[in-house]
Amino acid sequence: MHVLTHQSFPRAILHVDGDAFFASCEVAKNPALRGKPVVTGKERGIASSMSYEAKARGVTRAMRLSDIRRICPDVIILPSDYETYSLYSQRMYEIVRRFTNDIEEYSIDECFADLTGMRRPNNMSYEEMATKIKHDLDTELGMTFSVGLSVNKVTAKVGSKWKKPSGLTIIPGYNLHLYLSKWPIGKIWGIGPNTESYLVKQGITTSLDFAMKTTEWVEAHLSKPFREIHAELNGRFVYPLTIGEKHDYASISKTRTFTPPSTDKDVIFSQLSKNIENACIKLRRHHLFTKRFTFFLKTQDFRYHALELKLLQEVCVPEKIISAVREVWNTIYRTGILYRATGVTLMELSHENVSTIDMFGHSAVIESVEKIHEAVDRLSEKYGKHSVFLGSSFRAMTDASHRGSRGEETERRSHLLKGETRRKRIGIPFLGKV
DNA sequence: TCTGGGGTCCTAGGACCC
DNA sequence: TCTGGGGTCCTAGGACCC
Repeated sequence: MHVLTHQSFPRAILHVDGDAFFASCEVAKNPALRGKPVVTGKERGIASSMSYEAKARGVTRAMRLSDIRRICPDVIILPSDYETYSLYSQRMYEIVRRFTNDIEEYSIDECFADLTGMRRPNNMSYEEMATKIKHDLDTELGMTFSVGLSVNKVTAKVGSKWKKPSGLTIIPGYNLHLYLSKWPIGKIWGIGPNTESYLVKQGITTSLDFAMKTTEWVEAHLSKPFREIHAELNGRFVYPLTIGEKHDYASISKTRTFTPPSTDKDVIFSQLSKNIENACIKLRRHHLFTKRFTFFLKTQDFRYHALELKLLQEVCVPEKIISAVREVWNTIYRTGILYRATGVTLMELSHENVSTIDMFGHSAVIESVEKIHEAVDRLSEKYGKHSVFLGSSFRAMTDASHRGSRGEETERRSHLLKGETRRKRIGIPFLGKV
């Protein structure tokens, strides 16, 4: 007996991808930049996005800014401006939403849309819709987009990547094999370097090679995500769209690399403390609580030493987390080892503080600590981010040689400290046990 | 790709229970 | 006391994405 778990007629799934999105937003914001090599990521010291003019000059992702200036002296390097990028992102979603409400806001520069069933309401063919969406995006936002239209998310992504920049590729189910035969398996969404090299060893080099394998073979050799990709490459609709705004997090993490790497226990601890503080700020911004977390120290040779801990109670402030880390610190930290980064991930996030009041009044203590942090969040809004921080993060906030790398922000800050908009720096003494 | 930061999902294997 | 079988929960870690 067959059970229909999804519509059996072909879907019309659209994938929209902004070309060199961050750099393009900068150009849209400042038309004087048009036609010039533009790179974003100044604050990180490496390129995070580059215009096609910059790409043509040999600039690649994650390239160091010093190298970029050498190969492209007239480059314009800008700091990331996520507020602006988010605004353009919202406008992108809104334009696509004119044609259907079934939109997945996949990332800041990408979205999926399910156009199935929208031909009559829009009085257009799917091809006309895709063409009109691309046209409206390009003209209204002042940058180009690459668009793919096919029968599911995986193949729609092949379409949007097929011709970049400013491509529009329609891959109907009956033509799928023509595209897949020319598409290396490693370029398929969800096939990473590991799986790619495994498949190539099995003699599978094109996406069509993989699609042609039997379900039995895939079941026997690969895990669930790859079985799903295999089904989509055969034209089936497996991955549903996640409709609506992305609000709820499964986890929140903060990681920071510091330069130079250090063996100093206090330096490393305060780096971690700062990450925990920042993660909790984000937690509170989303009105969330955490009950479990992992933290790690990353060594200079890129090894991770991690530990997962459970809290007795949901919290939205860093003190309990930091004191829990302090208790187990010696099982993780080794003297004499060079560390380059620390990080924390908060998990088991919930919207309310569901824990019951315990007999020892700990909840009352936590509530008063939360009140302090509420006030701190307000101060931060008023005087700027990170103007107030925990005593345990002090080294990380003040020790210039260990601040999150790159001299440029340090420079900017020192100007601020001298100038009129002087920021108040208030250390809160560590509230847990020392 | 000599390596930045923020996420999600899946699996294997151990602990524990009946 | 040993043995067999089966289920669930948890955790570490892998793999992948933008």
